Amino acid sequence: MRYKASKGTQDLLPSRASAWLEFVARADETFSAYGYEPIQTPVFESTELFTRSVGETSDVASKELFSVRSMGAMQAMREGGELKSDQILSLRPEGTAGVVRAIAEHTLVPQGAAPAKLWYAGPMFRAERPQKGRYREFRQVGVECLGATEPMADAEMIIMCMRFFAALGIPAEQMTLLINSMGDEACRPAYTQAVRDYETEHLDELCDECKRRIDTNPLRSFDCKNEACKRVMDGAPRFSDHLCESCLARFEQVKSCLSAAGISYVEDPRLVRGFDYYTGTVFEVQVTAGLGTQTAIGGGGHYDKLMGEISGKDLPGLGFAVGFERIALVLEELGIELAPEKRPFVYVALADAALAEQAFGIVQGLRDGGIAAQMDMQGRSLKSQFKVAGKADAAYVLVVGPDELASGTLVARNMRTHDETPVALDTLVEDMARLL
RNA sequence: GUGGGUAUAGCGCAGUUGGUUAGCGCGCCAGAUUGUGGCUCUGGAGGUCGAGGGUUCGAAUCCCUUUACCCACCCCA
Repeated sequence: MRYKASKGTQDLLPSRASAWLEFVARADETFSAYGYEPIQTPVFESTELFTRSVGETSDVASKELFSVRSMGAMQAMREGGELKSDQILSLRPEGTAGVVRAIAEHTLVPQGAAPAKLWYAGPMFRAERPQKGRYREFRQVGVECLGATEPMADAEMIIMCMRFFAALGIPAEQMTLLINSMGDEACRPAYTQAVRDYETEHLDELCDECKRRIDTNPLRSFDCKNEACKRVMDGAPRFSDHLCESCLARFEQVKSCLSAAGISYVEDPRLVRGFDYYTGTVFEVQVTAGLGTQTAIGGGGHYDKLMGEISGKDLPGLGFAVGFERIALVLEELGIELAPEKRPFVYVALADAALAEQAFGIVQGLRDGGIAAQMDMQGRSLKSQFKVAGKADAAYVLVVGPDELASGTLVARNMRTHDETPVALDTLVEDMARLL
């Protein structure tokens, strides 16, 4: 094979591609009930937009971005020129930055206006080593709500996320909803320092990775899978004990809203998200089945400072994203199919290859009448045409032969029941529409 | 970036004291049924044994190199 899909990318073959369409359709159905509208932002944007929003020290920004250069820019660079910042582009590693940028650019939340509620779907790119449930190109649907400050909005977002999983057919008992509060500007710095101090005390018990990021991002150690680190971090200061009054009150209200809605959750003080922009409520939904060592199928949270970072004007936001490939793995493991309803179609079979042109006309007529139709053009035997029709799951086969054309009446064979119904050529479209 | 595993027909796999025409299941094509599918039976097509080099009279099998994929670390959806 000369050419193959690049590392960590995959072709969505018909059944998977159909599942993706259905995934998006159910997202639309679920989110529109909450007042969300679709948005599509570019797949590549200024690299700086991503690094600033996700955090320059985060893994995603520091080593997992796919950079994009036009050939012209490459040429100019080879000749010793410097790239302008608008020529330094990257494929998006996540969806939030682009949506927030678009909201700012188009002033979708004018002063005093109601929140912007948007959802998106599409591919994201991260230059990681692929493994089960982790790909270099992967697809997400996500939502962003900008301009909402009330804790109730956090709760609503989490509830909507869980509704989406339900709409996909994932049983509630297969999922665990983890929630936590990351604090805000008022309480996070002090807490981060407290954790850093604690880790410094236990420095020799931590893995190299945790030691390395003790200055840049001590909270990440809560997510470390190393057993020794887990033991150490079990004894680390809890954010719940360090939250400022407003964060604490906010978090309490989110929890009581969730309880009132009958959503069960686990409060996990060790839950930290990978992107730096989160403040306040964060959440993640995990499953046990089908994902290898990956467990998260969706996650998100509240972010107070991202809009300010991007546009210079603060506007609190919240959002989450759900990974399509991981959902597909989970559904496969659970034996649940995600597929759009199949459109029934008519297969026109030729008893005699010489009648191909007449059959061609009949097929076109059916399609013009709104009926899906197919025919063989390879000169297969009638028997073989039936085989193909059966395999493709045709609802009806219409046999076109000399006798039928002479009498003006075709026979429509129902491929499920084997019933055969005579249908007049004159009223073919109406009759077939009735049968289907 | 680091480790481990795998690579034989379209797909899933078997194939060691190295032995000559490389097998099985599914799928595909044809026929039995000369104008009717899904079952059955019969026949058929399809392979640079990932690639390159080496050892040998002889290599899918042994050795070296290399590539790709998978899984895990890291990180995240």
